[in-house]
Amino acid sequence: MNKMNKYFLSENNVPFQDYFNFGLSVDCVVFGYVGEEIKVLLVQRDAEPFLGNWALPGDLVPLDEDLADSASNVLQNLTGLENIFMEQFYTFGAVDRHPAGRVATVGYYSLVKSDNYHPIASSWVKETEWFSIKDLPKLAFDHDQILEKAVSTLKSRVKYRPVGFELLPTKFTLLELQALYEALLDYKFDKPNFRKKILSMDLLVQLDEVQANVSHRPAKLFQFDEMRYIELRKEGFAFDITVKG
Amino acid sequence: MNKMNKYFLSENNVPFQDYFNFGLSVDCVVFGYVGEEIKVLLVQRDAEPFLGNWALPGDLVPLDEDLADSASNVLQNLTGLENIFMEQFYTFGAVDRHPAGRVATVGYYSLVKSDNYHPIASSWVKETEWFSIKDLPKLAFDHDQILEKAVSTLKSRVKYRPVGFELLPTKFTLLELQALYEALLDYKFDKPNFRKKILSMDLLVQLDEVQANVSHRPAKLFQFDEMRYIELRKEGFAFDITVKG
DNA sequence: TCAAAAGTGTTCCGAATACACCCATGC
DNA sequence: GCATGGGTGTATTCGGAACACTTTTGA
Repeated sequence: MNKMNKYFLSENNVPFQDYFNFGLSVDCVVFGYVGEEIKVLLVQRDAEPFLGNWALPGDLVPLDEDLADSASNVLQNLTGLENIFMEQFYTFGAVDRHPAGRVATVGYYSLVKSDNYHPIASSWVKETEWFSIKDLPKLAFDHDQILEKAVSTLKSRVKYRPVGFELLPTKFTLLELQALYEALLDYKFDKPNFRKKILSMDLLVQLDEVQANVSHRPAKLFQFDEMRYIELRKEGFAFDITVKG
Repeated sequence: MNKMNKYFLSENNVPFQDYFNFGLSVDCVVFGYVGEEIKVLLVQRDAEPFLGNWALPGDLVPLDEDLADSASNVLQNLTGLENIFMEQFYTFGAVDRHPAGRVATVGYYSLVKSDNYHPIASSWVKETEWFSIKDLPKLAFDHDQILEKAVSTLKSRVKYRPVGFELLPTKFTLLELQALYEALLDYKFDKPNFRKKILSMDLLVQLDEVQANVSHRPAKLFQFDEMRYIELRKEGFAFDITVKG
Protein backbone atom coordinates (compact mmCIF):
# COMPACT_ATOMS: atom_id res chain seq x y z
CA MET A 1 0.00 0.00 0.00
CA ASN A 2 1.18 3.41 -0.94
CA LYS A 3 1.98 5.74 1.91
CA MET A 4 -0.52 8.14 0.43
CA ASN A 5 -3.45 5.87 0.91
CA LYS A 6 -4.29 7.23 4.32
CA TYR A 7 -5.30 10.58 2.94
CA PHE A 8 -7.88 8.97 0.77
CA LEU A 9 -9.09 6.10 2.90
CA SER A 10 -12.79 6.01 3.46
CA GLU A 11 -14.39 4.72 6.61
CA ASN A 12 -14.51 1.26 5.07
CA ASN A 13 -10.69 1.04 4.70
CA VAL A 14 -10.45 0.29 1.01
CA PRO A 15 -6.77 0.49 0.05
CA PHE A 16 -5.47 3.28 -2.15
CA GLN A 17 -4.78 1.31 -5.34
CA ASP A 18 -8.31 0.00 -5.55
CA TYR A 19 -9.49 3.49 -6.29
CA PHE A 20 -7.39 3.81 -9.43
CA ASN A 21 -9.42 1.65 -11.75
CA PHE A 22 -11.73 4.21 -13.23
CA GLY A 23 -12.09 4.89 -16.88
CA LEU A 24 -12.82 8.48 -17.79
CA SER A 25 -14.51 9.43 -21.03
CA VAL A 26 -15.87 12.49 -22.73
CA ASP A 27 -19.11 12.62 -24.68
CA CYS A 28 -19.77 15.46 -27.08
CA VAL A 29 -23.14 16.91 -27.85
CA VAL A 30 -22.66 18.77 -31.10
CA PHE A 31 -25.53 21.12 -31.86
CA GLY A 32 -26.25 22.46 -35.30
CA TYR A 33 -29.02 24.48 -36.86
CA VAL A 34 -30.43 23.21 -40.13
CA GLY A 35 -33.73 24.09 -41.74
CA GLU A 36 -34.95 26.14 -38.80
CA GLU A 37 -34.46 23.18 -36.48
CA ILE A 38 -31.96 22.48 -33.73
CA LYS A 39 -30.10 19.32 -34.60
CA VAL A 40 -27.62 17.15 -32.79
CA LEU A 41 -24.91 15.01 -34.35
CA LEU A 42 -25.13 11.32 -33.54
CA VAL A 43 -22.99 8.40 -34.59
CA GLN A 44 -24.10 4.86 -35.27
CA ARG A 45 -22.06 2.24 -33.44
CA ASP A 46 -20.43 -0.45 -35.54
CA ALA A 47 -19.58 -2.67 -32.58
CA GLU A 48 -20.81 -4.26 -29.37
CA PRO A 49 -22.16 -3.23 -26.98
CA PHE A 50 -25.12 -1.41 -28.44
CA LEU A 51 -24.18 -2.44 -31.99
CA GLY A 52 -26.18 -0.50 -34.52
CA ASN A 53 -27.45 1.93 -31.90
CA TRP A 54 -27.10 5.66 -32.21
CA ALA A 55 -24.88 7.32 -29.64
CA LEU A 56 -23.11 10.54 -28.82
CA PRO A 57 -19.61 10.84 -30.21
CA GLY A 58 -17.26 10.17 -27.32
CA ASP A 59 -14.19 8.28 -26.27
CA LEU A 60 -12.05 7.30 -23.32
CA VAL A 61 -9.55 9.87 -22.14
CA PRO A 62 -5.88 8.80 -22.33
CA LEU A 63 -4.01 9.02 -19.04
CA ASP A 64 -1.67 11.68 -20.35
CA GLU A 65 -4.24 14.00 -21.90
CA ASP A 66 -5.99 16.91 -20.21
CA LEU A 67 -9.73 16.61 -20.03
CA ALA A 68 -10.45 19.73 -22.06
CA ASP A 69 -7.92 18.71 -24.72
CA SER A 70 -9.54 15.32 -24.90
CA ALA A 71 -12.89 16.87 -25.64
CA SER A 72 -11.46 18.94 -28.50
CA ASN A 73 -9.58 15.94 -29.82
CA VAL A 74 -12.63 13.70 -29.89
CA LEU A 75 -14.55 16.36 -31.76
CA GLN A 76 -11.69 16.98 -34.14
CA ASN A 77 -11.08 13.30 -34.83
CA LEU A 78 -14.73 12.84 -35.57
CA THR A 79 -15.51 15.98 -37.46
CA GLY A 80 -12.25 17.53 -38.57
CA LEU A 81 -13.24 20.81 -36.94
CA GLU A 82 -10.91 22.89 -34.79
CA ASN A 83 -11.32 25.93 -32.57
CA ILE A 84 -14.95 25.21 -31.89
CA PHE A 85 -16.78 26.79 -28.99
CA MET A 86 -16.98 23.95 -26.51
CA GLU A 87 -18.23 23.85 -22.99
CA GLN A 88 -18.43 21.29 -20.24
CA PHE A 89 -21.89 20.85 -18.82
CA TYR A 90 -22.13 17.83 -16.52
CA THR A 91 -20.42 14.65 -15.39
CA PHE A 92 -22.20 11.33 -15.20
CA GLY A 93 -20.90 8.74 -12.80
CA ALA A 94 -23.43 6.03 -12.04
CA VAL A 95 -21.77 2.71 -11.15
CA ASP A 96 -23.49 0.68 -13.85
CA ARG A 97 -23.61 3.22 -16.65
CA HIS A 98 -21.05 1.32 -18.73
CA PRO A 99 -20.99 -2.47 -19.24
CA ALA A 100 -17.18 -2.64 -19.70
CA GLY A 101 -16.24 -1.28 -16.30
CA ARG A 102 -16.50 1.77 -14.14
CA VAL A 103 -16.47 4.70 -16.50
CA ALA A 104 -17.37 8.23 -15.53
CA THR A 105 -18.05 10.48 -18.45
CA VAL A 106 -17.78 14.23 -18.77
CA GLY A 107 -20.28 15.87 -21.08
CA TYR A 108 -19.28 18.69 -23.40
CA TYR A 109 -21.45 20.50 -25.84
CA SER A 110 -20.47 22.53 -28.85
CA LEU A 111 -22.24 24.66 -31.37
CA VAL A 112 -21.24 24.52 -35.01
CA LYS A 113 -22.13 26.47 -38.11
CA SER A 114 -23.77 23.99 -40.39
CA ASP A 115 -22.46 25.72 -43.52
CA ASN A 116 -18.82 24.86 -42.91
CA TYR A 117 -19.27 21.56 -41.17
CA HIS A 118 -18.56 18.18 -42.76
CA PRO A 119 -18.71 15.16 -40.45
CA ILE A 120 -16.36 12.24 -41.12
CA ALA A 121 -17.16 8.82 -39.68
CA SER A 122 -14.22 7.46 -37.69
CA SER A 123 -13.12 3.83 -37.40
CA TRP A 124 -15.63 2.43 -34.93
CA VAL A 125 -18.52 4.45 -36.31
CA LYS A 126 -20.76 3.17 -39.10
CA GLU A 127 -22.24 6.53 -39.99
CA THR A 128 -23.03 9.97 -38.67
CA GLU A 129 -26.27 11.88 -38.92
CA TRP A 130 -28.00 15.03 -37.75
CA PHE A 131 -31.14 14.43 -35.72
CA SER A 132 -33.68 17.01 -34.71
CA ILE A 133 -33.77 17.30 -30.95
CA LYS A 134 -37.51 16.91 -31.27
CA ASP A 135 -37.24 13.50 -32.90
CA LEU A 136 -34.48 11.44 -31.36
CA PRO A 137 -33.85 7.69 -31.50
CA LYS A 138 -33.17 5.63 -28.40
CA LEU A 139 -29.48 6.05 -27.63
CA ALA A 140 -26.76 3.73 -26.36
CA PHE A 141 -25.59 3.70 -22.73
CA ASP A 142 -27.10 6.58 -20.73
CA HIS A 143 -26.72 8.95 -23.64
CA ASP A 144 -30.42 9.83 -23.62
CA GLN A 145 -29.93 11.29 -20.21
CA ILE A 146 -26.71 13.07 -21.19
CA LEU A 147 -28.32 14.59 -24.25
CA GLU A 148 -31.33 15.73 -22.30
CA LYS A 149 -29.07 17.47 -19.82
CA ALA A 150 -27.15 19.11 -22.67
CA VAL A 151 -30.35 20.43 -24.19
CA SER A 152 -31.61 21.87 -20.94
CA THR A 153 -28.20 23.42 -20.26
CA LEU A 154 -28.11 24.98 -23.71
CA LYS A 155 -31.62 26.34 -23.33
CA SER A 156 -30.81 28.01 -20.06
CA ARG A 157 -27.39 29.32 -21.08
CA VAL A 158 -28.57 30.76 -24.34
CA LYS A 159 -30.67 33.31 -22.51
CA TYR A 160 -27.72 34.93 -20.82
CA ARG A 161 -24.88 34.44 -23.27
CA PRO A 162 -24.84 35.00 -27.01
CA VAL A 163 -24.02 31.37 -27.74
CA GLY A 164 -26.69 31.31 -30.39
CA PHE A 165 -24.54 33.17 -32.89
CA GLU A 166 -22.24 30.17 -33.08
CA LEU A 167 -24.97 28.20 -34.80
CA LEU A 168 -25.59 30.64 -37.61
CA PRO A 169 -23.42 31.26 -40.65
CA THR A 170 -21.05 34.20 -40.22
CA LYS A 171 -23.43 36.45 -42.13
CA PHE A 172 -27.08 36.26 -41.23
CA THR A 173 -30.28 38.26 -41.29
CA LEU A 174 -32.13 39.40 -38.22
CA LEU A 175 -35.05 37.17 -39.00
CA GLU A 176 -32.74 34.18 -39.23
CA LEU A 177 -31.41 35.09 -35.81
CA GLN A 178 -34.93 35.44 -34.52
CA ALA A 179 -35.96 32.07 -35.96
CA LEU A 180 -32.95 30.49 -34.27
CA TYR A 181 -33.86 31.92 -30.90
CA GLU A 182 -37.44 30.84 -31.39
CA ALA A 183 -36.26 27.30 -32.06
CA LEU A 184 -33.90 27.37 -29.10
CA LEU A 185 -36.37 28.77 -26.63
CA ASP A 186 -39.56 27.43 -28.15
CA TYR A 187 -41.14 30.86 -28.05
CA LYS A 188 -42.48 33.28 -30.67
CA PHE A 189 -40.96 36.76 -30.55
CA ASP A 190 -42.52 39.91 -31.90
CA LYS A 191 -40.48 40.93 -34.95
CA PRO A 192 -40.10 44.69 -34.31
CA ASN A 193 -39.38 44.17 -30.64
CA PHE A 194 -36.83 41.44 -31.24
CA ARG A 195 -35.01 43.69 -33.72
CA LYS A 196 -34.99 46.59 -31.33
CA LYS A 197 -33.71 44.52 -28.46
CA ILE A 198 -30.93 42.82 -30.39
CA LEU A 199 -29.79 45.98 -32.14
CA SER A 200 -29.83 48.01 -28.93
CA MET A 201 -27.29 45.56 -27.51
CA ASP A 202 -24.78 46.84 -30.02
CA LEU A 203 -23.44 43.37 -30.66
CA LEU A 204 -24.09 43.19 -34.38
CA VAL A 205 -22.29 44.81 -37.26
CA GLN A 206 -24.42 45.62 -40.25
CA LEU A 207 -22.66 44.65 -43.46
CA ASP A 208 -22.91 46.38 -46.85
CA GLU A 209 -24.58 43.31 -48.18
CA VAL A 210 -28.09 42.05 -48.65
CA GLN A 211 -29.72 38.76 -49.45
CA ALA A 212 -29.70 37.78 -53.12
CA ASN A 213 -32.31 36.08 -55.28
CA VAL A 214 -35.21 36.33 -52.91
CA SER A 215 -38.64 37.14 -54.21
CA HIS A 216 -39.23 39.84 -51.66
CA ARG A 217 -37.34 42.79 -50.27
CA PRO A 218 -33.83 41.50 -49.57
CA ALA A 219 -32.76 41.51 -45.92
CA LYS A 220 -29.62 43.21 -44.70
CA LEU A 221 -26.88 40.90 -43.54
CA PHE A 222 -25.32 41.18 -40.11
CA GLN A 223 -22.32 39.78 -38.35
CA PHE A 224 -21.69 39.14 -34.66
CA ASP A 225 -19.16 41.56 -33.18
CA GLU A 226 -17.12 39.39 -30.86
CA MET A 227 -14.68 42.12 -29.87
CA ARG A 228 -17.57 44.28 -28.81
CA TYR A 229 -18.99 41.41 -26.79
CA ILE A 230 -15.75 40.86 -24.92
CA GLU A 231 -15.61 44.55 -24.16
CA LEU A 232 -19.19 44.69 -22.97
CA ARG A 233 -18.66 41.70 -20.68
CA LYS A 234 -15.83 43.55 -18.96
CA GLU A 235 -18.23 46.36 -18.17
CA GLY A 236 -20.62 43.89 -16.58
CA PHE A 237 -23.02 43.84 -19.49
CA ALA A 238 -25.65 41.12 -19.30
CA PHE A 239 -26.87 39.57 -22.53
CA ASP A 240 -30.48 38.83 -21.78
CA ILE A 241 -33.05 37.24 -24.05
CA THR A 242 -35.78 36.31 -21.66
CA VAL A 243 -39.18 34.99 -22.54
CA LYS A 244 -42.35 36.18 -20.97
CA GLY A 245 -42.92 34.38 -17.66
CA MET B 1 -6.63 -7.22 -24.47
CA ASN B 2 -10.31 -7.13 -23.90
CA LYS B 3 -12.50 -7.66 -26.93
CA MET B 4 -14.10 -4.33 -26.16
CA ASN B 5 -10.97 -2.33 -26.67
CA LYS B 6 -11.65 -1.53 -30.29
CA TYR B 7 -14.62 0.63 -29.43
CA PHE B 8 -12.43 2.88 -27.37
CA LEU B 9 -9.18 2.85 -29.26
CA SER B 10 -7.89 6.26 -30.20
CA GLU B 11 -5.92 6.97 -33.31
CA ASN B 12 -2.72 6.25 -31.39
CA ASN B 13 -3.73 2.64 -30.60
CA VAL B 14 -3.39 2.69 -26.85
CA PRO B 15 -4.81 -0.59 -25.54
CA PHE B 16 -8.04 -0.65 -23.57
CA GLN B 17 -6.65 -1.48 -20.13
CA ASP B 18 -4.33 1.49 -20.10
CA TYR B 19 -7.32 3.76 -19.93
CA PHE B 20 -8.58 2.28 -16.69
CA ASN B 21 -6.11 3.80 -14.30
CA PHE B 22 -7.92 6.93 -13.39
CA GLY B 23 -8.77 7.93 -9.88
CA LEU B 24 -12.00 9.84 -9.50
CA SER B 25 -12.63 12.12 -6.57
CA VAL B 26 -15.25 14.56 -5.39
CA ASP B 27 -14.49 17.89 -3.76
CA CYS B 28 -17.18 19.70 -1.80
CA VAL B 29 -17.52 23.42 -1.51
CA VAL B 30 -19.73 23.94 1.52
CA PHE B 31 -21.08 27.46 1.73
CA GLY B 32 -22.42 28.98 4.89
CA TYR B 33 -23.56 32.40 5.94
CA VAL B 34 -22.19 33.72 9.21
CA GLY B 35 -22.06 37.30 10.42
CA GLU B 36 -23.34 38.73 7.14
CA GLU B 37 -20.52 37.06 5.26
CA ILE B 38 -20.45 34.16 2.84
CA LYS B 39 -18.14 31.52 4.26
CA VAL B 40 -16.73 28.31 2.96
CA LEU B 41 -15.74 25.27 5.00
CA LEU B 42 -12.11 24.25 4.63
CA VAL B 43 -10.15 21.44 6.22
CA GLN B 44 -6.53 21.47 7.24
CA ARG B 45 -4.54 18.51 5.91
CA ASP B 46 -2.73 16.37 8.48
CA ALA B 47 -0.65 14.53 5.90
CA GLU B 48 1.54 14.81 2.83
CA PRO B 49 1.22 16.10 0.23
CA PHE B 50 0.33 19.66 1.17
CA LEU B 51 0.69 18.87 4.89
CA GLY B 52 -0.73 21.67 6.97
CA ASN B 53 -2.37 23.31 3.97
CA TRP B 54 -6.02 24.16 3.84
CA ALA B 55 -8.07 22.28 1.29
CA LEU B 56 -11.61 21.54 0.23
CA PRO B 57 -13.16 18.49 1.88
CA GLY B 58 -13.02 15.72 -0.69
CA ASP B 59 -12.14 12.11 -1.22
CA LEU B 60 -11.63 9.44 -3.82
CA VAL B 61 -14.77 7.73 -5.10
CA PRO B 62 -14.94 3.98 -4.45
CA LEU B 63 -15.47 1.87 -7.57
CA ASP B 64 -18.83 0.65 -6.37
CA GLU B 65 -20.33 3.97 -5.37
CA ASP B 66 -22.36 6.33 -7.56
CA LEU B 67 -20.86 9.74 -8.03
CA ALA B 68 -23.74 11.64 -6.47
CA ASP B 69 -23.84 9.25 -3.50
CA SER B 70 -20.15 9.76 -3.03
CA ALA B 71 -20.59 13.49 -2.79
CA SER B 72 -23.26 13.13 -0.11
CA ASN B 73 -21.17 10.58 1.74
CA VAL B 74 -18.10 12.78 1.82
CA LEU B 75 -20.16 15.63 3.17
CA GLN B 76 -21.90 13.43 5.68
CA ASN B 77 -18.69 11.80 6.88
CA LEU B 78 -17.16 15.18 7.35
CA THR B 79 -20.05 17.10 8.76
CA GLY B 80 -22.63 14.64 9.96
CA LEU B 81 -25.25 16.40 7.88
CA GLU B 82 -27.76 14.60 5.66
CA ASN B 83 -30.26 15.66 3.04
CA ILE B 84 -28.37 18.79 2.15
CA PHE B 85 -29.01 20.63 -1.07
CA MET B 86 -26.03 19.64 -3.17
CA GLU B 87 -25.21 20.37 -6.74
CA GLN B 88 -22.49 19.41 -9.17
CA PHE B 89 -20.82 22.37 -10.82
CA TYR B 90 -17.70 21.37 -12.73
CA THR B 91 -15.15 18.63 -13.31
CA PHE B 92 -11.43 19.26 -13.24
CA GLY B 93 -9.20 16.92 -15.17
CA ALA B 94 -5.76 18.38 -15.81
CA VAL B 95 -3.10 15.68 -16.14
CA ASP B 96 -0.87 16.99 -13.38
CA ARG B 97 -3.47 18.23 -10.93
CA HIS B 98 -2.69 15.48 -8.40
CA PRO B 99 0.81 14.31 -7.44
CA ALA B 100 -0.29 10.74 -6.63
CA GLY B 101 -1.56 9.85 -10.08
CA ARG B 102 -4.16 10.80 -12.62
CA VAL B 103 -7.15 11.95 -10.63
CA ALA B 104 -10.10 13.77 -12.10
CA THR B 105 -12.26 15.49 -9.55
CA VAL B 106 -15.90 16.42 -9.67
CA GLY B 107 -16.85 19.57 -7.81
CA TYR B 108 -20.04 19.79 -5.79
CA TYR B 109 -21.27 22.70 -3.80
CA SER B 110 -23.78 22.77 -1.00
CA LEU B 111 -25.46 25.42 1.07
CA VAL B 112 -25.95 24.88 4.77
CA LYS B 113 -27.80 26.70 7.50
CA SER B 114 -25.13 27.71 9.93
CA ASP B 115 -27.47 27.43 12.91
CA ASN B 116 -27.79 23.66 12.73
CA TYR B 117 -24.40 22.84 11.39
CA HIS B 118 -21.59 21.31 13.45
CA PRO B 119 -18.48 20.22 11.54
CA ILE B 120 -16.55 17.20 12.77
CA ALA B 121 -12.92 16.71 11.72
CA SER B 122 -12.42 13.28 10.16
CA SER B 123 -9.34 11.07 10.43
CA TRP B 124 -6.97 12.69 7.97
CA VAL B 125 -8.04 16.19 8.82
CA LYS B 126 -6.37 18.28 11.52
CA GLU B 127 -9.14 20.81 11.87
CA THR B 128 -12.00 22.46 10.06
CA GLU B 129 -12.76 26.13 9.80
CA TRP B 130 -15.07 28.59 8.08
CA PHE B 131 -13.31 31.12 5.88
CA SER B 132 -14.82 34.19 4.36
CA ILE B 133 -14.70 33.91 0.59
CA LYS B 134 -13.14 37.36 0.63
CA ASP B 135 -10.19 36.23 2.70
CA LEU B 136 -9.00 32.79 1.67
CA PRO B 137 -5.69 31.06 2.33
CA LYS B 138 -3.69 29.41 -0.44
CA LEU B 139 -5.21 25.98 -0.93
CA ALA B 140 -3.78 22.54 -1.67
CA PHE B 141 -3.82 20.98 -5.17
CA ASP B 142 -5.84 23.07 -7.63
CA HIS B 143 -8.46 23.80 -5.01
CA ASP B 144 -8.10 27.55 -5.45
CA GLN B 145 -9.34 27.14 -8.96
CA ILE B 146 -12.13 24.78 -7.92
CA LEU B 147 -13.32 27.13 -5.22
CA GLU B 148 -13.25 30.09 -7.57
CA LYS B 149 -15.39 28.21 -10.04
CA ALA B 150 -17.81 27.25 -7.27
CA VAL B 151 -18.16 30.86 -6.19
CA SER B 152 -18.81 32.10 -9.70
CA THR B 153 -21.31 29.30 -10.27
CA LEU B 154 -23.13 30.12 -7.04
CA LYS B 155 -23.23 33.80 -7.90
CA SER B 156 -24.77 33.16 -11.26
CA ARG B 157 -27.22 30.48 -10.11
CA VAL B 158 -28.47 32.43 -7.17
CA LYS B 159 -30.02 34.99 -9.49
CA TYR B 160 -32.35 32.54 -11.11
CA ARG B 161 -33.06 30.03 -8.40
CA PRO B 162 -33.92 30.64 -4.75
CA VAL B 163 -30.87 28.77 -3.52
CA GLY B 164 -30.15 31.57 -1.12
CA PHE B 165 -32.82 30.45 1.30
CA GLU B 166 -30.79 27.35 2.07
CA LEU B 167 -28.21 29.51 3.79
CA LEU B 168 -30.56 31.21 6.22
CA PRO B 169 -32.16 29.76 9.32
CA THR B 170 -35.66 28.44 8.71
CA LYS B 171 -37.16 31.62 10.11
CA PHE B 172 -35.68 34.88 8.94
CA THR B 173 -36.50 38.53 8.48
CA LEU B 174 -36.68 40.26 5.13
CA LEU B 175 -33.66 42.36 5.95
CA GLU B 176 -31.66 39.27 6.76
CA LEU B 177 -32.63 37.90 3.38
CA GLN B 178 -31.67 41.16 1.77
CA ALA B 179 -28.30 41.21 3.54
CA LEU B 180 -27.67 37.67 2.31
CA TYR B 181 -28.38 38.57 -1.29
CA GLU B 182 -26.24 41.65 -0.96
CA ALA B 183 -23.36 39.49 0.25
CA LEU B 184 -23.95 36.94 -2.49
CA LEU B 185 -24.19 39.41 -5.32
CA ASP B 186 -22.01 42.13 -3.90
CA TYR B 187 -24.68 44.72 -4.56
CA LYS B 188 -26.75 47.04 -2.39
CA PHE B 189 -30.51 46.74 -2.80
CA ASP B 190 -33.06 49.40 -1.98
CA LYS B 191 -35.00 48.18 1.04
CA PRO B 192 -38.55 49.00 -0.06
CA ASN B 193 -37.98 47.70 -3.56
CA PHE B 194 -36.35 44.48 -2.38
CA ARG B 195 -39.31 43.83 -0.08
CA LYS B 196 -41.81 44.45 -2.83
CA LYS B 197 -40.03 42.23 -5.29
CA ILE B 198 -39.55 39.31 -2.92
CA LEU B 199 -43.07 39.48 -1.52
CA SER B 200 -44.64 39.77 -4.96
CA MET B 201 -43.07 36.42 -5.82
CA ASP B 202 -45.34 34.79 -3.30
CA LEU B 203 -42.60 32.49 -2.10
CA LEU B 204 -42.56 33.49 1.54
CA VAL B 205 -44.95 32.65 4.32
CA GLN B 206 -45.27 35.28 7.00
CA LEU B 207 -45.24 33.71 10.45
CA ASP B 208 -47.09 34.90 13.56
CA GLU B 209 -43.78 35.64 15.13
CA VAL B 210 -41.47 38.58 15.44
CA GLN B 211 -37.90 39.16 16.50
CA ALA B 212 -37.33 39.25 20.26
CA ASN B 213 -35.06 41.43 22.38
CA VAL B 214 -34.11 43.94 19.78
CA SER B 215 -33.87 47.57 20.74
CA HIS B 216 -35.98 48.69 17.84
CA ARG B 217 -39.21 47.72 16.20
CA PRO B 218 -39.07 43.91 15.91
CA ALA B 219 -39.14 42.50 12.40
CA LYS B 220 -41.69 39.93 11.27
CA LEU B 221 -40.34 36.47 10.65
CA PHE B 222 -40.81 34.68 7.36
CA GLN B 223 -40.32 31.20 6.05
CA PHE B 224 -39.61 29.93 2.54
CA ASP B 225 -42.58 28.18 0.98
CA GLU B 226 -41.03 25.27 -0.86
CA MET B 227 -44.32 23.74 -1.97
CA ARG B 228 -45.28 27.03 -3.54
CA TYR B 229 -41.92 27.19 -5.28
CA ILE B 230 -42.32 23.74 -6.81
CA GLU B 231 -45.77 24.74 -8.02
CA LEU B 232 -44.58 27.99 -9.52
CA ARG B 233 -41.75 26.24 -11.33
CA LYS B 234 -44.26 23.97 -13.02
CA GLU B 235 -46.01 27.04 -14.40
CA GLY B 236 -42.72 28.29 -15.82
CA PHE B 237 -42.14 30.86 -13.14
CA ALA B 238 -38.67 32.42 -13.20
CA PHE B 239 -37.13 33.46 -9.93
CA ASP B 240 -35.16 36.52 -10.87
CA ILE B 241 -33.02 38.71 -8.67
CA THR B 242 -31.01 40.70 -11.12
CA VAL B 243 -28.71 43.56 -10.38
CA LYS B 244 -28.57 46.75 -12.37
CA GLY B 245 -26.37 46.26 -15.45
C1' DT C 1 -37.73 61.44 23.99
C1' DC C 2 -34.47 59.60 21.11
C1' DA C 3 -32.02 56.16 18.43
C1' DA C 4 -32.43 52.44 15.46
C1' DA C 5 -34.35 49.59 12.47
C1' DA C 6 -39.06 48.01 10.50
C1' DG C 7 -42.14 48.88 7.18
C1' DT C 8 -45.23 51.80 3.58
C1' DG C 9 -46.53 54.93 -0.32
C1' DT C 10 -45.73 57.61 -4.27
C1' DT C 11 -43.49 59.51 -8.20
C1' DC C 12 -40.67 58.91 -12.09
C1' DC C 13 -38.55 56.69 -15.87
C1' DG C 14 -37.28 53.32 -19.14
C1' DA C 15 -37.96 49.00 -21.14
C1' DA C 16 -41.10 45.58 -22.92
C1' DT C 17 -45.31 44.89 -25.37
C1' DA C 18 -48.75 45.13 -28.93
C1' DC C 19 -49.81 46.44 -33.16
C1' DA C 20 -50.36 49.27 -37.31
C1' DC C 21 -48.07 50.53 -41.07
C1' DC C 22 -44.68 51.21 -45.07
C1' DC C 23 -40.81 49.23 -48.24
C1' DA C 24 -38.40 46.45 -51.82
C1' DT C 25 -38.17 42.65 -54.68
C1' DG C 26 -39.67 38.66 -58.03
C1' DC C 27 -43.12 37.06 -60.74
C1' DG D 1 -50.30 44.61 -59.30
C1' DC D 2 -49.73 41.46 -55.73
C1' DA D 3 -47.64 38.22 -52.76
C1' DT D 4 -43.97 37.85 -49.60
C1' DG D 5 -41.13 38.82 -46.25
C1' DG D 6 -38.13 43.10 -44.68
C1' DG D 7 -38.24 46.93 -41.87
C1' DT D 8 -40.14 51.25 -38.98
C1' DG D 9 -42.94 54.12 -35.67
C1' DT D 10 -45.81 54.77 -31.83
C1' DA D 11 -49.04 54.42 -27.98
C1' DT D 12 -49.57 51.85 -23.84
C1' DT D 13 -48.41 49.17 -20.00
C1' DC D 14 -45.68 47.44 -16.45
C1' DG D 15 -41.95 46.95 -13.46
C1' DG D 16 -37.82 48.87 -11.46
C1' DA D 17 -35.45 52.81 -9.17
C1' DA D 18 -35.37 56.52 -6.09
C1' DC D 19 -36.72 58.46 -2.08
C1' DA D 20 -39.60 60.46 1.51
C1' DC D 21 -42.22 59.09 5.01
C1' DT D 22 -44.49 56.67 9.21
C1' DT D 23 -44.27 52.92 12.86
C1' DT D 24 -42.65 50.28 16.78
C1' DT D 25 -39.63 48.91 20.03
C1' DG D 26 -35.70 49.41 23.98
C1' DA D 27 -33.20 52.29 26.65
